[in-house]
Amino acid sequence: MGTLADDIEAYLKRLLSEMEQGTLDIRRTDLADRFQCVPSQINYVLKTRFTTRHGYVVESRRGGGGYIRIVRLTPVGRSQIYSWAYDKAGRTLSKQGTEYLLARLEDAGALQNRDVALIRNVIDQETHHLEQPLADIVRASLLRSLLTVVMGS
Amino acid sequence: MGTLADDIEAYLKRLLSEMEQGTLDIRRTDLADRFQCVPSQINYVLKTRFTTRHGYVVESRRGGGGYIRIVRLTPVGRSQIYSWAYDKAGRTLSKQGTEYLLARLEDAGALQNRDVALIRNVIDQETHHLEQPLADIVRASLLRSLLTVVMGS
DNA sequence: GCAGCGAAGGTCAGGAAAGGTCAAAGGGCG
DNA sequence: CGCCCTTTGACCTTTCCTGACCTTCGCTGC
Repeated sequence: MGTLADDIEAYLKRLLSEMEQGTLDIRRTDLADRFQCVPSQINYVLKTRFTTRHGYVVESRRGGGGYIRIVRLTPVGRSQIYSWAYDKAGRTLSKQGTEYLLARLEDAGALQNRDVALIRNVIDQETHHLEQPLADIVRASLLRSLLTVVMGS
Repeated sequence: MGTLADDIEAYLKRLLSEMEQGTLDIRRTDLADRFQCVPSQINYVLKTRFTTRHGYVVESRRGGGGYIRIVRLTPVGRSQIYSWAYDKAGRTLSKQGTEYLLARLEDAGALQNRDVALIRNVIDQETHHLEQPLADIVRASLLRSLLTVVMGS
């Protein structure tokens, strides 16, 4: 027995799977209409089940001719290791912590050696001039972002 | 799905791309006529889609023999767009500045639409909870890093 | 020369058509 | 009961499109 949110999620994922290019354009009102619910319910589903964390990107436009576009980043459920690393990064991350995560990701085959090197370089360049508390915060932010983009392309 | 404004925009860009020298002269009335709309709709399109921020300059003249001229600013070449954007990002970058850079990168064919969406999302997610001065710094850092990784993969 | 007319284009405010936000109410489950 | 996830509705912001009214320019007749 699923909730309404589950049904909408499943419906969207089915539509998405039928789309080549993994991109779906849809109108919020139509969707709400089909499921006989208030439009904001759609936003709830998007916010809880279609985040970058889950491997999706959502864009939208308001006004006349407005729409909601859902883009799937990875065809099959993205690797567990990604979610794990994403969570592990947290809000603040030391240099050693970063090395540890990158090593695990490479071990798991989620990242190639060159990607690891690239990421390490970039993070270093962006943080080496920062003081302690801020550096760790920026590092976490960077790692989360870089992982999302690298694994999503 | 496009709105009328989208259609007019596309039409103008197509005409523009056919012009050598990237300059297009056209009459407002003719355009309005072709798209069956009021003339001021044309001004709306020009004001929302052909600003200098979008890489265009618009001049016009009123009165008899009046016209509207759209000039496409010479785009940054694809080979240099990356370092151009990297420099432009600088150490601090506003939300608008980010949009501008992403639009230029997409125009130049350096980034696909989905990459732009992804990057925009990630940057948003990582900065929306930050205060003004810090948000701009982190944004610049993130954009530089993401560009490096995306173009380096 | 210049006043006046007609033919451009410009501005602005308002209404309509989307989608977004947020907080409160509802509902299961330990 | 208390907590977390879901659902709803009231209210907000953005975008598009139109129409009324304004400004600028060339031309023509005096």
